[in-house]
Amino acid sequence: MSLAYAILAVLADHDCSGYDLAKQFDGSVGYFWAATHQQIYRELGRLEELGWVKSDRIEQSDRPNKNLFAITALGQQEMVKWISEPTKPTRHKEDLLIKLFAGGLVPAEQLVRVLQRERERHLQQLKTYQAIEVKHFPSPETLPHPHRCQYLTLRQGIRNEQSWLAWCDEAIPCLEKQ
Amino acid sequence: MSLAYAILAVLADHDCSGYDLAKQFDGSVGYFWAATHQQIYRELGRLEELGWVKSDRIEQSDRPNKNLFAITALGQQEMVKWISEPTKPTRHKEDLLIKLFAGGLVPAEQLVRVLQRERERHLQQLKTYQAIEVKHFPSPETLPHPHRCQYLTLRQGIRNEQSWLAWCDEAIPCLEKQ
DNA sequence: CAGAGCATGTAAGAGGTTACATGATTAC
DNA sequence: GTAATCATGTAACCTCTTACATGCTCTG
Repeated sequence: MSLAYAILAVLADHDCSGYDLAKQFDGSVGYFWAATHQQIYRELGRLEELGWVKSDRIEQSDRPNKNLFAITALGQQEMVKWISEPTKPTRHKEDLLIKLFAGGLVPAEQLVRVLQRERERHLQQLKTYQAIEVKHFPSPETLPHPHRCQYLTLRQGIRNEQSWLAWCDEAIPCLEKQ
Repeated sequence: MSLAYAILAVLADHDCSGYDLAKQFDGSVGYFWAATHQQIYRELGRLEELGWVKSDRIEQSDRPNKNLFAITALGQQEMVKWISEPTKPTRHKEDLLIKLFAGGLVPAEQLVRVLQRERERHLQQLKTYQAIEVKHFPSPETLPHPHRCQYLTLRQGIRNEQSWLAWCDEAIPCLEKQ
């Protein structure tokens, strides 16, 4: 169900084709809700049936035609309703922690290598986020409400990556000095 | 596929019935890999077919009989192999961040209430983790390798909750002073 | 003229959720 | 005697992933 709201959240910001949405889910929203284009097209069909979004066929001469989707008044209403409903606790899924949990099966050095790879990934992701912060949110104090909200989602991403890095820097020495 | 490895990770630590596993997935491993008992029973069936686990029927007079599952040598081998394979990046799914992303649709005060509820949840989860830390890992320096690994998964959980709390404490005032 | 990007889709299969079902024992 | 715990399962349904498919335009 949440995918529907993730799509609405993007459309609340600006109209999109399915293709545009898929790209957004490959960055920005995709950082906290992943979806493939197949999921998106299916969900858009459902949302249109429900009347939460509507589409307009845009004829293009230079490119393939496209369906431009927009959120409807009903869709906005449903989004607002959902925001106030209790938020479902996230069910975390971290392959890395499964590996660590079973880490007793392999030598510490091997785990250290696994963690170093992970550390590198989080470092790159942090850099990506920080580049977005510098480029798109140079003065957060002056942001209007809607953009301030989006800025805060980015801040969460940044803090999350920093937290992973700090943990890696605790875990790697801990495994090394055995 | 990862569910299989999550089950193996638990069985690598100690033999379990399906029921025991389901309870573990309701705490400990469940903190980073959620699964219901139905998923677990189905997966155990598959794993037994593959020969990665084996089961023994335990007849009990006071309670229902149970199947006690144990990891096989092949299962251990597969687990070790998987640990060294590249770790799939986690696809995050955070309902809360969808809500914030679309936060422009509702007044800031309403979002603040949503965040305060979330903050409370993370605070409770942190307390749960810290209680486990105090009770089960009073002196982490002296832990043998396998338990040290499990301890580090707990440390990740703690840091993650702390990071969410710190973010809430940034986001709430940011929304309030508009 | 090859490859990347635009734009949309089908189909099959794996993974996950929810509801229903059974039946015994133990604790209050 | 009512609820919780132990213990295992079926069935239906929804969601997600992966692979395959088409065809056009623009860029180098």
